[in-house]
Amino acid sequence: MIWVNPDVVMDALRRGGMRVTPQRMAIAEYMGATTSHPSAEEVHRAVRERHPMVSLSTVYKTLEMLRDQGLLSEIEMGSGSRYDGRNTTHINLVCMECGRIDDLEGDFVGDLYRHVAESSEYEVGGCLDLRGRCGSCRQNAG
Amino acid sequence: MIWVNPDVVMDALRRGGMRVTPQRMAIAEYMGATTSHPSAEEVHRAVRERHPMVSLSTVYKTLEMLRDQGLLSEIEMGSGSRYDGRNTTHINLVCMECGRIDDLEGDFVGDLYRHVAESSEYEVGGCLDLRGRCGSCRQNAG
DNA sequence: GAGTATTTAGGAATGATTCCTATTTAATAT
DNA sequence: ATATTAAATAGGAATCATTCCTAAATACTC
Repeated sequence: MIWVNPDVVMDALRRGGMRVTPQRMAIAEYMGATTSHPSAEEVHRAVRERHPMVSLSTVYKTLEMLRDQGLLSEIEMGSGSRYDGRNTTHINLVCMECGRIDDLEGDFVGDLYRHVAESSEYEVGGCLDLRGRCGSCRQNAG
Repeated sequence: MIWVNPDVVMDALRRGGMRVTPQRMAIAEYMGATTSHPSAEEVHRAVRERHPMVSLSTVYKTLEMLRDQGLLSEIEMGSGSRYDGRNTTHINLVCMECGRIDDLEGDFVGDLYRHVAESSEYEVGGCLDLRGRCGSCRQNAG
């Protein structure tokens, strides 16, 4: 599995004429290290443990910038966006009940992308979200 | 293509011990007639033309209720939710640039659902969203 | 090391959605 | 039909994630 890589982020910043700041690198490092799908607030909390000076608005802007660079993807949920540092083609299974998100890889994702490219004018860019109910919510509620 | 059907909505309401109100039926009828993916605000505007008494909060609550009954689905976007009256398995192609949403049907959607059922513990319930860039945005921006 | 354009921190503003509650009304029984 | 009553509605206030604003800080260039 491939995740956001701080070196790649640094390259992308330099190539785009943007500045490499400690805040940006701290956020990129965190997103490269976590396997969860944190909200901006959660990224802020985590990054602050080591870099207490980072503000929430910087977190938002940095995550937006990384998304625009194609280095991570944003999963939009009613309760707020979640961010995904994973870089491979995969499905985000989103539990409508508890908000949990699981990744699912497989050849069929690539197949689906190919079908979309053939049968529509869309260029696939963002992530693929499928809403449902996770295993534990199914057990708890029947 | 099958869309939200007012008769089905009426049945679902009665079966669930809920009341059949003009507001609910007006909203259900509109969602059954439109092929677009309107926001709550747009539903409100449209429904008001014929039923001026309907409030925005009622629109929100009714759409939520219809979604919980599985009669329509909610597409969550950063700029607010959009509602989809379509009732078949399909992909929502969401343009990240202009917000346009197109439906795409095909056997591969069913294949994907089957793969998810086999390789995860999730029960597929909501809709399948794929973000990308639509044809006209591709042309305009290169 | 100085100059400069970019970035940041912090808080205010925004806007979609939810919450609140007095009033209205759909369904039921009389 | 009418009375009864629990559910639903209208309208506006409250909430909360996100964006916007601006003075101060700072990464890069020379």
